[in-house]
Amino acid sequence: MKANYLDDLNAPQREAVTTIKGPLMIIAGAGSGKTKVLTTRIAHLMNNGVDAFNILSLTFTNKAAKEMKERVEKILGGSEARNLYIGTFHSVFARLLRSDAPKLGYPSDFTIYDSDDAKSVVKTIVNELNLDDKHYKPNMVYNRISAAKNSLVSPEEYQHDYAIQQEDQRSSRPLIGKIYDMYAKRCFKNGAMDFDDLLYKMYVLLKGFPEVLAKYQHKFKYIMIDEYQDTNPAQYEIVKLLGAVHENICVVGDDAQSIYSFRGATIQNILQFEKDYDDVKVVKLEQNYRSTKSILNVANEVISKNKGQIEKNLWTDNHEGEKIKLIRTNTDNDEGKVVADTISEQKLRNHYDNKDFCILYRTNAQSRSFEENLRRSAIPYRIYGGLSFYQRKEIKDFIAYLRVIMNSRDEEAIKRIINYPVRGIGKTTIEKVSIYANDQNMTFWEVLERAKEFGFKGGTLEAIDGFVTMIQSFRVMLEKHNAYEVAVQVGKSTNIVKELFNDKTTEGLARYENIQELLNSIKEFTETPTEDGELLDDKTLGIYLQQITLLTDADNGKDEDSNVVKLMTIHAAKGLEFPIVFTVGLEESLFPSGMSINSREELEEERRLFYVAVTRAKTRLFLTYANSRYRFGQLQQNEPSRFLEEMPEEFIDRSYAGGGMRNTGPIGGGGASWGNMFDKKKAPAGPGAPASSASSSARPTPRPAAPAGYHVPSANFTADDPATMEAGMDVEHQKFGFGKILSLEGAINNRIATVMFPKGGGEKKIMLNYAKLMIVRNGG
DNA sequence: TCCTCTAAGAGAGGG
DNA sequence: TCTTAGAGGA
Repeated sequence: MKANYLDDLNAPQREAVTTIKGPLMIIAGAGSGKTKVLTTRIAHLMNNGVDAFNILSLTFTNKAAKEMKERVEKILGGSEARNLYIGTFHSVFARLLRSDAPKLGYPSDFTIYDSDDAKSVVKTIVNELNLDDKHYKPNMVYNRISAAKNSLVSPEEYQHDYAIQQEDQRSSRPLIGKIYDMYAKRCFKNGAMDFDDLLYKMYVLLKGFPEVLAKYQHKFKYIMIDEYQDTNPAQYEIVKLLGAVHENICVVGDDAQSIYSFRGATIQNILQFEKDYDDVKVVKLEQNYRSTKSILNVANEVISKNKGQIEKNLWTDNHEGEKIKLIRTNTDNDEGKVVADTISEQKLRNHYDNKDFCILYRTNAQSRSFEENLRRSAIPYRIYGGLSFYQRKEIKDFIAYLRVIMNSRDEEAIKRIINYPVRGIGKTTIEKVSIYANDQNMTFWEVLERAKEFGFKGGTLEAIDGFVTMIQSFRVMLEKHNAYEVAVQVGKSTNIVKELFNDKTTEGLARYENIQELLNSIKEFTETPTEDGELLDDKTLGIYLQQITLLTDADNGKDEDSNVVKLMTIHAAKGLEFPIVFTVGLEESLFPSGMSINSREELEEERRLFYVAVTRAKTRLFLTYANSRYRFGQLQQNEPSRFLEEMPEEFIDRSYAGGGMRNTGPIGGGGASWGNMFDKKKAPAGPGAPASSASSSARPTPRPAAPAGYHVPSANFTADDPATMEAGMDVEHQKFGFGKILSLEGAINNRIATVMFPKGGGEKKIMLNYAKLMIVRNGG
């Protein structure tokens, strides 16, 4: 081991690393060297005589786990690191549950249902209960069930909890508890656990079997939790149970980066940690090594608007850097163009590579205009997120075969493939089998096996028997052959591979390639020696299935270093950093999302999301927004995001954000490119435009055919000084048309007017610094 | 049972 | 705009 590993650390980092005993909370600000601290701490533990077998380190993503493993290995330089338990909550618990699942009545080779499987089960049940799935939306019901499990609420408790029942009554969905109950029983019958079960059943196991709890308490003497601000109550309780004896619990997190409450995380876990244990030591990592002062100041200022935070002061020694550039464009397409042009410009002028750029947006749907414009500019890019490899239909279908081979109880998987490829077993037949299975309390598969007894005949019976025989033959084959050989046989016997091969359409070709890739991955799996040790010593099909279910595209990381511009949601960007970041679509109702502005909690989470976006940037940050954009096929007008107002003026360059200007060229090239920045055909701007060199240029292009509700500004439109506005005045707005000022608020240099636009969508709040108003008549 | 056409609906997403 | 579910015809 490197002897001087502590020398690379600053004082608080060193303190965090060398505090070994007792509860420890590390508040790690953005870019403060969190991973370094975590990995060094593990190395330090081992250097101080702690056995690797006694260390448990839990993360949220496989990627984080992998990175941690690699870095620990680098420091330790030996094979000892292999003995550590480093993994995601889900993968570690899945592993532990494999050996103890029979205690809970599950087979040890239980199937893991991903959320698609789970939703499909919910949907089946909703239909069985003859409920309207427009009202009991499977997605919504599943989220409710998921939330219950994440809060350790059993089906019985759910149905008897007054508050929960009240809530369901109020939304007139009183039967969710019933669905939850049936769902839990169905999964159990299918020998399946969903993602939430991996936590929930782990808790049930530890709570119900003291000897199991004692075993793991003894084993995991040192526990470390990454991203603690994202833990949910189930994770919290499990950690508490496991650590109760030794209390060597180290949690790391940043409350300012808690952005996952929508999937059950409670920021309270980190805010309350100090109260959970006696003598909690708190170490704050406050020096940021990532960003310029300008970027950090903007981030700090915005996040300070949130209440109830853990006090911290994130600072940096880095130079001040450039101001953050705020860019306003007319349309979403212009936004894409400006970003693409700015990337070209920055590459040329400041010698950046493609991989130095990242475009961050709130919703995946926003990616389109950037894709198009990047493609047009011949800038290579890659979009992260969206459908993962294992979620593609052809892959899920193929995997369903493997799942059925492994676990005949897996009804979801059987239904997926029973008629794929088409073999004449249709909807009616499947429904019948379902009904028989429920009536006779048999599994779906058992009914299929005894199809003749249940009165199926003719072609249907033949088809079912053929299917059953085929699956059984795979099962027999698995006894003598490895997972890869069986998978190849599946591809042959079912004709799937041949069929896709003969499909010469683009999609067909892609599907064929995907199946080949899947087969390759299975081959690779069977041929590479395991590194997980212990329980994962064998390379069975079951283990392969578990691995891929708990794996996502993001973990693949194969293109990690490829030289392309990266596009992703802000959520997906957490933990990453880029020299140049574009945070786009900064408009009200988009960011903050219109779905999250109804409570302070929701809005604060959006603000934290904005904070995460800003703190991804190392040297340059561009913030963009558009006057109008197509959403759901309709042209939508949005006000600039409220977050833009919360930023400190002195670090912002607003010269590209003037009233109604049409930015379509590169931004921030150092001034030389002003000439081509604007569409020269445009009419001169009114006196209300800002006094930058840009002000002599344009205002929005009047649309040729104004869509209904779209206002074409009067020919003499000139914005009036916000300071002269008063309530009661009749005014004109460039887009919303004529209206009346109802009230005014805010400081004189940053006034917000509430205006009623009869033809422009009713009452609107207008920030007068951005959207200009012309006084039509002085009201009374 | 299979196939095609229409209509409704749409957030972020790890494991 | 794009995707997916369900209706209705072959």
